[in-house]
Amino acid sequence: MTGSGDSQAAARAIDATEVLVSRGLRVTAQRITVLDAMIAERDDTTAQALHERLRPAHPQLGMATVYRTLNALADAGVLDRLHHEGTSTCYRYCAPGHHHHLTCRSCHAVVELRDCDLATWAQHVAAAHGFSAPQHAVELSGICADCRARGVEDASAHAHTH
Amino acid sequence: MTGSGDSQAAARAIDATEVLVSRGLRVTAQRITVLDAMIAERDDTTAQALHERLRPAHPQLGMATVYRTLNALADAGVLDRLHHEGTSTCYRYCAPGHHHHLTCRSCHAVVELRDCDLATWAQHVAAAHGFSAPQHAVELSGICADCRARGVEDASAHAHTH
DNA sequence: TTTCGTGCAAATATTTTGCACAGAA
DNA sequence: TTCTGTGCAAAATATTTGCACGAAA
Repeated sequence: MTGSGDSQAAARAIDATEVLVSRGLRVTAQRITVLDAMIAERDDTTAQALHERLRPAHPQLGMATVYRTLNALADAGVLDRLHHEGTSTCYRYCAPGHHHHLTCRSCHAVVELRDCDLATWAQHVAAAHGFSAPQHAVELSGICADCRARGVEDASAHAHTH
Repeated sequence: MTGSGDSQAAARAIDATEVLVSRGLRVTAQRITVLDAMIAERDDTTAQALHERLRPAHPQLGMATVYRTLNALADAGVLDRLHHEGTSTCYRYCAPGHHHHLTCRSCHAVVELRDCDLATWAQHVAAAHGFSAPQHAVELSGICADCRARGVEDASAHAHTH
């Protein structure tokens, strides 16, 4: 599954080369490979997983390159870096601007939530404690409709959430 | 050592032994040492940092024990596990129950926010996308009144927040 | 041509584990 | 006594880096 299965979505998808150029990053075959994969796969992935997945079709893609590319893209703001419980650092392709994510705890499907209406709330709470310049980070998670239909169990129902 | 300045706060602090007993954890000198340190030090710490800090006064406290103790306490819900950018896993002493934190980006002062009123919001957003069993994690940050008075700069004003 | 990216393997960094012994219940 | 916790060092993971070479600008 070199990505050709997603032809419909990929057809009008963001062009990796353009993204690289627009960020002032040098365009290389490896970076296109990695970025394409991240764009096609909205869900978050670790460097290791991505490398394993890409390796068959790109035998000479080194693990170090995957790490370096993901870091470069994250530094450039193209990817999100996520630090989950348990797993190593995950990366996710991410639209620009302020927004939040709703993630399925079972299959890791991601929904981007635009129109965040929490800024006012954050402002209010912060001000109540004498804080200024509030920022807020929110991660919503749940079980998506598909997984629910499949009767998936919720492994982290007991998590201590903040 | 460095923490003795907090004597006032520490004086009427939570009793480590009681906490351990109440969670059904066996009471040992090492666990008391670690938990006491975490209670006294509200800011988050890594296992490594804690070990280094405690080692001088407790020469025979092994690093593995620090890791094991922090994990046991986190599993028991006594500590929070935090996954920051850059650093390894941090731990923080944390009141029980669902709540959020408001952290000063300058001095790392932490305010616990009780009475979280976001559950309804989360429920609503999740349902709108077909998700069930919503959980939400929120980290609020800002510049606290003290730091503001001191004219502190906001180092992370450009952060990409979600 | 100059500069930067890449693969490989070795180096680091971080966290976990096996084992024999000590200490809590 | 019995069972669990602990220290130590080695192991397992995860990520970064040095170096010579190849590719982009």
